[in-house]
Amino acid sequence: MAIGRSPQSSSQTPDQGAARRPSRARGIPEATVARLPLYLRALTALSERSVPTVSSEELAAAAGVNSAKLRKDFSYLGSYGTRGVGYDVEYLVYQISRELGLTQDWPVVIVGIGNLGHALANYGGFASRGFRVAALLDADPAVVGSSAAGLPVRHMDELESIVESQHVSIGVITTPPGAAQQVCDRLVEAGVTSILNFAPTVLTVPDGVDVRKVDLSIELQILAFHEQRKAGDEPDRTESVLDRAPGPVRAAAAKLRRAAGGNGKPRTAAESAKDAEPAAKGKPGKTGEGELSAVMPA
Amino acid sequence: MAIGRSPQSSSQTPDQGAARRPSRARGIPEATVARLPLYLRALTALSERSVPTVSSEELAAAAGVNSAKLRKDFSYLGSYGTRGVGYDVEYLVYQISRELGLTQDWPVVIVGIGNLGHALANYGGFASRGFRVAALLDADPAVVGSSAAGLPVRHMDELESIVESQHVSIGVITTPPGAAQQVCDRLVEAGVTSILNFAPTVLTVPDGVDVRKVDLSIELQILAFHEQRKAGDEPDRTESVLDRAPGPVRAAAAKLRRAAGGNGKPRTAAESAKDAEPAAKGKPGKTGEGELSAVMPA
DNA sequence: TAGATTGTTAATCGATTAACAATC
DNA sequence: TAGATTGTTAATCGATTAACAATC
Repeated sequence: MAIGRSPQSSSQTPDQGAARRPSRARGIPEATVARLPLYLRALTALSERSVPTVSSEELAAAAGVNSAKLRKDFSYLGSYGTRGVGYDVEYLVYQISRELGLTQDWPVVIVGIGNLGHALANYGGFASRGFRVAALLDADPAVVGSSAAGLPVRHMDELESIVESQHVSIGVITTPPGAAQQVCDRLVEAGVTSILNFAPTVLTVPDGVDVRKVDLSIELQILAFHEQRKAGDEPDRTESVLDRAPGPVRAAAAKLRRAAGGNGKPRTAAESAKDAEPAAKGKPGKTGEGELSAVMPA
Repeated sequence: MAIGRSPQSSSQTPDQGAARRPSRARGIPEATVARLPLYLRALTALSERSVPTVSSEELAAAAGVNSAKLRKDFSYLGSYGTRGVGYDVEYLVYQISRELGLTQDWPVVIVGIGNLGHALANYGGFASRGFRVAALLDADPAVVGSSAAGLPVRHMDELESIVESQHVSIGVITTPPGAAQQVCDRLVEAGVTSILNFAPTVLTVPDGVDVRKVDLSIELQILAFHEQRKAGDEPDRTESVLDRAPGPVRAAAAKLRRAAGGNGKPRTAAESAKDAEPAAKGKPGKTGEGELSAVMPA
């Protein structure tokens, strides 16, 4: 399983895609970068209410973070506040926008125009943040030619020419999981260097390409974990004595399980559900495996 | 801005919702919990290929993480491997499923059936992970009564009775941002204690309620930040000398800007784009502010 | 036994936060 | 000047990772 290309970072939570590189560009920590959009949103709201200045305490409350953290975050950008007064809202909006690169236009392609692709194409927050949908792409001839959000859905074959002619550097993948890596490869080959992946697939990309991932299933599972703890703790703790048995016993048990072809345990909900699906068990590249976008519009 | 309820955690990246509490239930770090679904997905794929055992090195590669990290993560669950051999795939699938609470059924309500709500309703990964869509809800009479993914869209008025009768503890919010807090309040009031929020809104919830957030706009902005650094570093660095000027000078400049009602800077792409939108500037609760789901099906 | 691989240690790194001097 | 609030320090906490003893 040797790899010459680095797999994308990890989950939603600790660090993501870009963390592959020195982790900070010009000394700004990843954790801070990830919060800048939050601050920007809160500041934009204040700006629209024509609020001239805001204190770190107020802004932190609006963004849902600790005020010391906010001040520390801002200190990486420079000294943009005024002691005793607070921060100038408009000025800070501009500084953060500039830091995030939002003062320029970012053409984006969306690949895979199912329900999710449609939802993203219609996403109002795109344009208002400097992002522009350069093209919608799909491999399905039944989808190509239709339109979404006023844009025509074009065929995957046009990907390379679109990326080149429109200088697209950001791609959004909303395909079924089986197609994600292949689409990713084509995007990267065409020159895209940042990818937002909605398919539940670990993408492998060359150095220099950033991948961020959005995964509904993972988010729900994390919620379920905590939810489980709330209701009376240790709910259906049907832990076998073997689970905590000394090594040799467990090893022997595992060997037996392997030989028997089963695990001697009640099946998980996931396993049970699987039978109800049309997915061919034991087939790689199967369906029904957590695809947020597997359902294409009819 | 005093608050009696805690605002949700922060961005996608550092920590999320549940991190409000002791951060670990039964000693499992949040970062580990967030990776368990990744491992589970990789293991499920191996299971379907009937692979009996897997080493930490192989599994880590498949999940896109460091193998030492994976072994450390698993050590929090117990000693489920066999030295010199690796991990029994089926056994580990079961153990992680159980740890995540996926051996039980989780009824979920989705509120806000726009494009995104539709996409989620059709999400195949729901059922295969123990999650079940208990109901689709919307406030718009034009949407209520239609169906999505074979389920009828019901009116918000039914929320409370559905949550109670079906013991729903997880709610997904895919409404426009202006409705999110209100919907959240109703969900919590009805008894929901875990919320997955797709609206670009900071939700305030009582203690004991977990909120996780998925925000396309934030993800794109983080990508843009890194993208900006790739292309020749310091691209349109139109930094005014005032930006780094000593305190008194900046303070005076800020005061002037406030008095003049402008910031004396080129406008951000966000600001420019705003004019093209129908949003009423200066109005709180405005539209066009990053709503992933503001577009309801016609 | 010899090779393989886990589980754990310990060092390192990065992020968070309270506290407060600087200064508006 | 007095009150307010930033920007920074330093302590603490949590996460990552290489290395390796334990043990299959």
